[in-house]
Amino acid sequence: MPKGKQIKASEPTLKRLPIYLHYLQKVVKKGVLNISAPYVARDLKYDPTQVVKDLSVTGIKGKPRVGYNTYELVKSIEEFLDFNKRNEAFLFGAGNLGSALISYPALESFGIKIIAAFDINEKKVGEKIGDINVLNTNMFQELAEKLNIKIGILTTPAEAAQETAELMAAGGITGIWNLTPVSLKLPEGVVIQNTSMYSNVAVLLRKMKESNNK
Amino acid sequence: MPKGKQIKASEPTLKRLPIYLHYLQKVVKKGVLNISAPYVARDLKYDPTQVVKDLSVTGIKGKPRVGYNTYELVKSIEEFLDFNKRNEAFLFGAGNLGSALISYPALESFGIKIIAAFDINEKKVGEKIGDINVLNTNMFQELAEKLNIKIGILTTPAEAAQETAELMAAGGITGIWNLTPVSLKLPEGVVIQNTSMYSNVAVLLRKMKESNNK
DNA sequence: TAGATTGTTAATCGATTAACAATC
DNA sequence: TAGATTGTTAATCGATTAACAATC
Repeated sequence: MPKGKQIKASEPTLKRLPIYLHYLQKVVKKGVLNISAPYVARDLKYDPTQVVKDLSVTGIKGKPRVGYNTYELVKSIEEFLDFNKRNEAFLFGAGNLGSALISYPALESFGIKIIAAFDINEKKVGEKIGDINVLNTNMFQELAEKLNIKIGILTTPAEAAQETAELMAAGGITGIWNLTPVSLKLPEGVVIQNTSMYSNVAVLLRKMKESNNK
Repeated sequence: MPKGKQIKASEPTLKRLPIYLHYLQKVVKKGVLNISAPYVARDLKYDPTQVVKDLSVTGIKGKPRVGYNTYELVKSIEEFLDFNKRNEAFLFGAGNLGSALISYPALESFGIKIIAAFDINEKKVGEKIGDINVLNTNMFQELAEKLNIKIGILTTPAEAAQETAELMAAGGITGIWNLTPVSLKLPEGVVIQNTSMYSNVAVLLRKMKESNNK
């Protein structure tokens, strides 16, 4: 497998790209054919230069005075992020947050296709959320071997997180999107992406305090 | 109101503090009395110096060779972040994600107390989620005047986000935790904290790709 | 006392922002 | 052509990491 021109994008850039993408998908729907970096910057409250730099990592070429072709730009970001691929995933913990992720149609446009959900709660097992079946967690091992899924989404209660993560790793999951506030301990080779929603609460409260002090 | 010694914490630090907090709350529960920065760093996979620096912004004092008193440390972080206050909030959009936030007990330990939820879906209005009532969105204005709530949590579908945000601002909400992928346009003075969960998908996929290329 | 850890100051690293030439 | 915008290189800014003295 050739490495090709794997352009490096910084993590901040990587996190902004899906935001551009969502914004631009709406722009495309409106029928806008071209868009310039300064225009995007105004709407998204970013620095214009930053927009140019961020977009350039995807390989898109713009035209001075005109900007970028919106459709090409969307394609370019999607390809760069692998969002055009069907990245199949298992979800663990079919509670409210898990259900929200399953039900949210946008997740698919962000490259993730949930194949099945697992839960240990007998009341939930057998249910259908959208068109995703909730299976008993003890069936994971068997399905893992058959389906060769690499991505796992962890939305269990905090208490079950570590244990579930170990199960996931044992079943061949190599990338975990961890939406619990638990710091997981796993063997090397498993990529863990922690998403602490509550970190944002801290920032919000602080910003509000600061804007009051002025 | 005196500004006092409002110590500045960088946004990265601010985002890490709730992670320390959750971790340390568990440590306290285990009955551990003291903990050192290097120990925390090992568990959370941070740099030891960074832990020392992060914790110091809260005003905590540690002892060389001993570390910090775990209980004091938890208190110190909570106070610094205002998580010990009851920061009351309204939630807009009682779908799966909204329900998840309402039901998740940890939100309260992160300083946010949801008082009521609003939705326009007649099926949801009148429901109770936990002990939170789901009210019709058109009742917000009236309650806003009575209760003087400043924080709004936005979990509506993307299509309704802008419109709802405007309503919130008009009703006196000055801080919005925006969990939709929409870039909100509001008058100055309203603090907006965007939480794009999907940004993390981009980072996860990229990290997995990189670890495969090795 | 010896030595690990705190706490602070300095060095490094990386991301953002500014400057500017190229170009449509 | 004129001028706005791209794309790239340089400067700045800020966060992380390293170094080290103080101390329990």
